[in-house]
Amino acid sequence: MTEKERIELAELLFPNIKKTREYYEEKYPERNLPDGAMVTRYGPSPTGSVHLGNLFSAFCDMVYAKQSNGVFFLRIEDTDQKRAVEGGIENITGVLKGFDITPNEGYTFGGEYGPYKQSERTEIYQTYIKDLIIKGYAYPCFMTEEEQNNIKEEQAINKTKIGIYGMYAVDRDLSLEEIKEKLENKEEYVIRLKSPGNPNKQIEVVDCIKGKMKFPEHDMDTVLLKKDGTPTYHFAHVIDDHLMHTTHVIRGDEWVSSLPLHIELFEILGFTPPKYAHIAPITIKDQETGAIRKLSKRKDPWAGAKFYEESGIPIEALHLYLATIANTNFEEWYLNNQDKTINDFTFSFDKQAIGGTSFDEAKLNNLCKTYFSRKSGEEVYNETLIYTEKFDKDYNKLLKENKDDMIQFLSIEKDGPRPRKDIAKYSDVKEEFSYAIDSMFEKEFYSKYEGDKVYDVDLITEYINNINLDTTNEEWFNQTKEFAVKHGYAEKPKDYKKNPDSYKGHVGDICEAARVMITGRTKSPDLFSIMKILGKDRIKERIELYKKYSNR
RNA sequence: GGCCUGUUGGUGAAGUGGCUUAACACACUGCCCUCUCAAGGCAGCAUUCACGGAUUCGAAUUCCGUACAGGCUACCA
Repeated sequence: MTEKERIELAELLFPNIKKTREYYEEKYPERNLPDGAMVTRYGPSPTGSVHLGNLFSAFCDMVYAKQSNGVFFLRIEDTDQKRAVEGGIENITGVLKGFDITPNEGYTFGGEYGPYKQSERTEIYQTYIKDLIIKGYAYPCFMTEEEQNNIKEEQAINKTKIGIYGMYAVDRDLSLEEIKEKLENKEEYVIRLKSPGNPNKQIEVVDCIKGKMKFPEHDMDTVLLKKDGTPTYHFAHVIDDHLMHTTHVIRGDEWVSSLPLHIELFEILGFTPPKYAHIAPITIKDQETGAIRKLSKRKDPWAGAKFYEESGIPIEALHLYLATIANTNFEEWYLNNQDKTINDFTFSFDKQAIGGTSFDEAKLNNLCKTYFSRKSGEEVYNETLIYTEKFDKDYNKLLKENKDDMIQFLSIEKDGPRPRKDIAKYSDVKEEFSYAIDSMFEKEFYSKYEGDKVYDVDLITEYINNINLDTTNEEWFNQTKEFAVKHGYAEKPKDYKKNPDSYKGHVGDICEAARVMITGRTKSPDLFSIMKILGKDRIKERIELYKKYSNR
């Protein structure tokens, strides 16, 4: 076909496209950003659900853009109407917001480079396709599904590469007359790339994470525009990321095999390609089969985004976990920098895992504990209030009624270099601090205490009457030891162990008895702190309660 | 079938030819500290980097094969 014929063809195919590529190039000029600023994007398709992998990639996008004073935008990739789910887009924006992953541009976030929804960009894609047809890099293909399947079957038998390329791309060299005829017969068509690639040549691509990769040049006549005039992912990606001036395409590594195509498209269109960073998928070892697989929402509760909110895992702790799988040196850094937050850490692609990252629930749990240990009692109180507001209204009410007490209890052993690490989620607070609220304690006391040991109520009553709570922890313990000795108990557990016949027990036994009566359990944070907060009157009430229980 | 990518302990991993008798963290086990728990301290946990060959004075690190895993091979993203 001559150029003149190609122009005629382009007009025939896209009579309504009046704008030119120059128009768009001018409309979306270079971004005015400081040196080194990264422009990243998250491009979900609105299939409704968001899972950890999506969240992870969006997290990376955000973090790299943020630390370089760049732009992180949200683009809805809804070129496939079949996959669209009602409310899917709202769900995505909702989840992002819930997880504190906020784009600073894009769909529902505004910006100069929109529209940020691919279904609203059809005219743009078609403008560039029209141009490609004129240049001879694209052509209409009228092959039916059946014809294509036949070719694939034949290729499978001959054990050659499967697809539409070279000699198999029969509509490549259709004459203008032939095309006109098919159009008049109302034959349906797609627009395919007329790939100039030579598969015997190698191309080398440098990925920010994976490093150098070699591929044969792309030579498939890949579909660019579908029958309905909408673009395929590949074409939309190239056009959008060029016009929106994305500098770094951060995406899942299921895309690496289409890299040669994307590079080829950028070249043909005369665009400079962005840098690519392909991130490893989050995997898990299947409990039943032992096989390594991708996270599955059906089998793994933690794959779905909702799980974290419902079970009370703090968003910030999840960010911490995402950061540790994003950059392998983050974990150690965070541990050694008690006073720093994620925002103080500089992420880099070469510290990003290359192979699949296995989801580690135990590590997440530990990270959550560390997170809570660094929060003050008041902060934990306030955050738990927000959580229970939504997921445990009854407890929320109790928390509000017992605010001052709760904050004091939550603050026990928080000072110093080794703060307690006993809660991992907001939902743990209720259980861990069951002894904190009197009205709840009564109920909990009976159901939770399962020991069969019966403690001496009179002894502990006397003990409580005798000690002074208005003192220091050290002084309190001295008093306790004195009391123990007076009643025939050893001052130190070791003494008792050496001569068990000489004593009734040791100081720890006194504490244990008091602890059970006061908290309803054999394990608790520092007993003295708890006693001090409760005060003698409430302690005595609890001893009465214990009496009732043990005589039952 | 073809084309890519990956494979270091129970887990996440550090490691870019000699400083590695393979870091660190999580998990687990034991001991210590201790009024219980949590935390913390110490110690243990891969004689070896999927396997086989090659290059080299020297390889977890380079090259070639094999196995396994994952991805792509759609008018899905």
